[in-house]
Order: sequence, then C-alpha cells, then structure tokens
Amino acid sequence: MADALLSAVSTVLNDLYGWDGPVELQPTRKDFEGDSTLVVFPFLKLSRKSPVDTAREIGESLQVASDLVSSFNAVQGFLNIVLSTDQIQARFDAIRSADAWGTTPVDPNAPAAMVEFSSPNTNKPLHLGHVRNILLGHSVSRILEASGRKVVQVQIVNDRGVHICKSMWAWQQFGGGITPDSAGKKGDHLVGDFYVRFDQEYRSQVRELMAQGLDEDAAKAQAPCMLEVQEMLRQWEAGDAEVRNLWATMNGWVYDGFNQTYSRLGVRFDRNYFESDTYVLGKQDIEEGLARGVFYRRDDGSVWIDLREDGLDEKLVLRRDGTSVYMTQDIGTAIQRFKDFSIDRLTYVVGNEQDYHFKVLFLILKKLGYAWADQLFHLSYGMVDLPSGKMKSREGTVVDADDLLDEMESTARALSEELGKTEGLVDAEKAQLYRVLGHGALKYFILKVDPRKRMVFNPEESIDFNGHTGPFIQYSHARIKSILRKAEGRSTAWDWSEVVVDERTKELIQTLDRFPQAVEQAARAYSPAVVAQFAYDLAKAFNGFYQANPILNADSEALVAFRVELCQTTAAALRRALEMLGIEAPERM
RNA sequence: GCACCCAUAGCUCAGCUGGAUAGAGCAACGCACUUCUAAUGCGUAGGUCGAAGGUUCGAAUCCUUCUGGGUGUACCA
Repeated sequence: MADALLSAVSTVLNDLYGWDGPVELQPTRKDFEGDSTLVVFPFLKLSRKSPVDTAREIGESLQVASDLVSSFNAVQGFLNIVLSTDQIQARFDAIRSADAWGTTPVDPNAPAAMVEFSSPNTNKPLHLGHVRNILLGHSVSRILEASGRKVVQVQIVNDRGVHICKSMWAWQQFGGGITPDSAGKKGDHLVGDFYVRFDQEYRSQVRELMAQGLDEDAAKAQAPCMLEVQEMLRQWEAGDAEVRNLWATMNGWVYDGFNQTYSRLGVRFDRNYFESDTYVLGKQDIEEGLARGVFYRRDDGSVWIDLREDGLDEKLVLRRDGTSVYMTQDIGTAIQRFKDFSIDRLTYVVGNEQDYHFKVLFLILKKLGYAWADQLFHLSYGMVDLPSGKMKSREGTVVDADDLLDEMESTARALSEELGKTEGLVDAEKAQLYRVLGHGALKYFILKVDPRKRMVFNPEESIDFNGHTGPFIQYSHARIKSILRKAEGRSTAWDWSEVVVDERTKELIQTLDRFPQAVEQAARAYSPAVVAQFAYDLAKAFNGFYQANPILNADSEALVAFRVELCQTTAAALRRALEMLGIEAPERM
C-alpha cells in the first residue's frame, strides 16, 4: 500500500539528514489538503531549520525523487503529501484484482489458533452475559481466520458440581417426570426452572429453621434439601448409576437447548471439553513441577507456588488431601489442548472478574517452561449491566438470550413493515430477513464496544437500527446489491483514461485500501471493535460516494462500468467485514 | 489493606504504538426524495477528555498522586 511512499520518504530523509530511524506516515486530517502526512518535528535537530522550512525541504526533495507525489503543502510541522492520481489508480487496481480483499488466505499447514469461549454451566439457559462472550469468541475466531490463521473453537462445559445437582434434585422432587418434549420447552430453560425451584425450596427451608431458633449460618448448613444435594454430589462422584443417569439425561436436555441457541447465533464448536473429564487433569503436571522446584509442598501436604517476586501472591495448586482446585484443572487442560491439537496459541474469552486467575495461570505455565505460554491470551471483557445494576439469576433479572433474540427479531419486523420494505417477499424470506437484521443490530451493538468496558443494556430502549449500527452497514450493502442487479447486462469495460476520480471516489478507494491493516490490527489486538469501526467507515464512505455520484446514470458507459465495479468491490468488502463480526449481509432490505 | 480494570458531548461510544482545531451515532433544530432503496445524505448546536501535578517542541494518550465506579484478593468454580 503506502509502503512505496514510506520507503520514498525514508530515502529522502536519509539523503537529506542521514536519518535511518523509523519513519511513520499518518492519514492527513480531513481539514487539510493531502493524503498522507509526515510529522517533521523529529528531524528539526538534524535540519537546523524551522518546522515549516524543514517540511518544505523534505517535500521538495520528495517531489523530485518520487512520482508517487503530485504535490505537497507544509503547515507548521506537518508535511501533507498529495498522492498522484496514478497512485490512487494503482491502489484500486490492487484492491479489485485481489482474491478476497482484506483477508489473507488460511495456511493449512501452519499451527492453528485456539479460541475458548461460551463455557456455560449446565444448570441454566444462556443469558446476555453469555451473548457478549459468544459474540466476542466467534468474531475473534473469524478475524483470526481472515488474518490467515486456522482456528479451533472450543468451549469447556461446566457440567458437574453442586449446581447441576440442585436442578436434578428439584426435578426429582417436583418434576413429576416432565421432559422438554412433554413440557414443550427448550431443555436448558426447563432445567433452569428447576434450578430456580430448588432455590425457592432452599430459602423456605432456611426460613423455617430460623423460625425454629437456628441462626442463619446453621440454618443454611442444615437445610434438608441442601444436605440431600450434597449427598447427591457424593453419589455422583462415587459413580452411582442412577444419579449418573439422571445427570446425563438432564445435561443432554441442556445441550440440546444450547445447541439451538448456538445455531441461531451462527456459532459452532470444533470440540467440547467437559469438566467431568478435565477435572482430573493437572495433578500429574503439578507433581512434575514439584519435582523441578516450581512448586513447593507445605507441612500439611498442600502444594503451592510462590509468585510474590512477580508481584502476585502465593497460590494453592493442590489441596492438602491431594485433590485439585480450579487452577490445577486449568493448568492440565491447557497442556492437554496443546497435545490434542496442532496449535501455537490459545485465547480464553472469559469475564474480567477472572483477570487475576489468568494472570496466575499464564505465569505458572511459563514457569513450567512451556514455550507457548507467551501466546496465551485472556480476552477479558466487562459485565453487561442492566440500568438497575447487575443481572442476578436468582432474582429473575437476567436477560435471557433466546428472549433477547426473539425481541430483536420482532423489532426488526415492526421496523421493516413500517418502512414498507417487505413487499414482494414470501413469508420465509421475511422471517429470514428479520432474523438477519435483528441479530445484526444486536451483534453490532455489542461488538462495536471495547470488550474491556462494562456496558449497560437497557431492555426498555430497543437497540437502534439507524446511525452507527449493524443495519446501517447491512443497508449500505443491500443498496449496492440493488444497483448491481440493475447493472446486469451493461458493459463492464472501462479504462482509467475514461474515468474521473472525484473526492468522494478517492475517499472510498482509500477507505477500502485500509481494510487489510484493519484486519491485521484487529487480529493483533483480538478486537472485533476495530473491524466494526472499519465496516462503519466503509459504509459511510460508500454512502458519501453514492450521494455525490450517479452510478447507473453516469456520463459515459465507461464511467458506469467503473462505478459499478467500485460498488461491487465495496459490497464484497462490506460483506466480508460483517462476516468477521458474525453478521450476515442481506441482498435486499 | 493490597492488586487489577474503567472514567471523553445530555445519552451510547471511537480516538492504534504521544502529533494539527478531540471524532461518530442517538436525542434537539434546519435542509435534501418526479433521479440508482431517505434504515440515507448535508448542516446547526453540544467538550475544563474525572481532578491536580510532572515528562515533552507537542499529552485524551506516558508517569505520580487524588476522587469516583467496578472487580479480584477462597483448601469455590
């Protein structure tokens, strides 16, 4: 891209001042004339001239030395370079002849990048928090692919423990043999209902015990339903057939429900890891680390690592009875994954309440000597809050993922009908359109925000479909497609000599030109927000172009052909960028 | 207590490794559809970038302190 210009500038700086340090160019600000800007302050000491004179001196040499530069202007310490039209033309030639502009073909022989996301518990349905997680994980995976990486998507399912036993217990007590089929309900919701039912029962038992004179802690510890659940967990661990059966059945219901939601969101996993399998992992690794002095054993038999020199604390990795903790499991699972797959990096999409955990985990793996430890990344994201505060499942203030998707779809329908956009579509096409638009709005709404920031979601105010939104970009795409349909059969021949490149056209080409850098930056930072911003910029640049230039009614057939090709290239780029966000681009809307 | 994260327009957010007069969208007001889809475009208005110091030719960006909000600091996961 501007590499040619960059090297020309470097050469000039070297000739003039003997400068051999790094040189950076930035896009010229809108209010100034020019395409690319060099900040000259760093060279003042060498030039021994004023900022303006230095800028002029560099500009003049540059103009002589390179035919990329048509003119320049110097404002204070800024040298604004105007690229020659040849250069703009060369850029568009490169863009249109590329196979899939913006993306790098995946190298099938290189190691893959693994992305872990979603990772739900099996006692309740997915909610808005999971939605942010899932969208981030899916989008980061698509972005890594677009940057040339093979990607392995995994989730770790938290399928064992006291939480699922609570649902199981309540189902036994109150379920009367009900199943998702007989209830006509998604399995994850059904199981979630029993989880809530357990909690009600538990609280009422605690209240009763307290009425009998027990204090709160004692009441909580002695509530019969809790004791039974704990017994159930012991039976599970002992491999009791009946308990295991019920556990497998109810988890199966939940997976069916999850899979429906995943497929609605367009998400899949290459491998599911189950905690009921992975919780035994890690102990061996701890033993080995112990032998090598990475860990130490205390008098009581528990095993620890001392991370105080690294600014962290001491951390337990094996209990005194030799059983493992969360950290143990995560150490073992990470190591296992690098054995299971040919990968060289692993990204965890997990909420920021686990920042410390992952800091410790990565450090331990590094101390254990794994080279890939440097390629572990915690994509830490903030909570999604409601205006009323945190979502609490027990208080029923969670925004359910399926409900949310339903609502987005019906909002999309209301809007489409109001705008009269549904004429000539059959019902199936309409439903598909509402789905694509509703989901597009939701996905963009979530992904455009820096993951680190906590975000507020107000269910009362529906998510926007105008402005800086998914549907805005989808609309730009659909409008182009409409033009392209009408352009069918027209001549596609054009030559640069027959074409005018006005400001808007130039801006559109320059925006397209940024696509690969945007993808690269997004991949480097694991940040869908970068791609989201780019897609918006591109749609905006197109709309400006569209507004200023007639396409099918342009002055000459050659100009029509050129603009149609520019449209085509833009639509393809928009589609690809949206794809990286997990958003579909409709042909019409 | 200690550690980490966040704070930019009324609201929701951009601002990459320090660069020019801090940008979008929503909401408000005004303009533009007999012309390729107005879910659009153009304009007006809106800012002590939480506060105070510091480094620098130059700071929303880097450093220090403080304030406010969040999270973590379990032989839970």
